[in-house]
This record gives sequence, structure tokens and C-alpha cells, in this order.
Amino acid sequence: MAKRYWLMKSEPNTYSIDDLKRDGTTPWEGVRNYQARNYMRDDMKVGDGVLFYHSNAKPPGVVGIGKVSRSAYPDFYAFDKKSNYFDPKSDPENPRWMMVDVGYVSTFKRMVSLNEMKEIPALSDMLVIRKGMRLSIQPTTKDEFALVKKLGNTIAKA
DNA sequence: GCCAACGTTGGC
DNA sequence: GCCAACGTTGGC
Repeated sequence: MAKRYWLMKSEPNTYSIDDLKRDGTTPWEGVRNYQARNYMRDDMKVGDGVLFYHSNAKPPGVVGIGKVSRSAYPDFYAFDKKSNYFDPKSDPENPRWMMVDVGYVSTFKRMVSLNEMKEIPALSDMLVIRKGMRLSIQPTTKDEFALVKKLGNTIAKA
């Protein structure tokens, strides 16, 4: 299977690109949305590229690159009563929620903000720029991934 | 802090 | 199976 590309949202207050840089790799726990779960479970493979997006930030935007470092396995936080992500409906014998591990690759020289992406025609099909798009894990194309990465590593604005 | 857009839940 | 109510997301 060819390498795929993704955009993954995280709130910097909760887990930022700097946290990922510090940790090297992290379990992507707490996804409680079926569509996002399905992407992780069915489509994400080790080595896939990740655009690391800061949501609920000022401004929001893509701040760096990650990669899938472990394919889907049960999100055990769902079994932990003390966790914010506890879900009594997830049975350890048949886990409802899955997660992958995401590894750190690089931090952009500058953020590629949501506003900037909205203004670039080549990125006009990206899900993240669509109003009301709340999905926390989104597929992106190879070209979109490459362009956002290039922008983030280019100091001068287009 | 506001609120529109979603997704989920649960009564019927 | 419908849909109103509710909770959450996330830009602004």
C-alpha cells in the first residue's frame, strides 16, 4: 500500500508539537469519533505522513510534521475509569476505540495558518478549511502535504 | 466568551 | 426509524 498522508488536530493547550518533540512519539489517545477511529484502524500505516495541526489556537494552523510510528491498537484509556477518555461501552474483549502512535519528524520554521491555507487555490479541497469540519483526523493528498510542508519551511510569505 | 455546526443519545 | 435535546468542537 502506498504511503498516505493525514492531518491530525491537537489543541496546543493539551498536546502541542513541542510536547511531541520532547516525547519523540506518543499514543494518539482519546479519539471518540467513529470516522476518525476508522481512519486509524483501517487506513493508517507505519510511515504515513502527518500534518500536525493546532486547533483552538490563536491562530489555528499546521505547525509541523509527524509520522505514524505504530499502527492501530486498542485505546486502553477507554477502560480506565479515572481517565477523561473512559468509555464504559468499550469492552476490553472487543475494544470500541483504537489509536495509533505518532512520531515527531520536524517543526516548521513558521506556522501555516488556517487563514493562509484558505487563500491558496491548490489547497482549496482540504477538509480542514471547510466550515464546520470538526473531524480530528483527516486524509490529505500527497500534493497538499508537500505544499503545506514547503510553505512551513519557507520564511517568506507567498 | 459566543455560537454555529456536528455527532450522539434516547424517548417515542 | 425519526428527531428533539444535549454535549462537544473549534473558529472567531
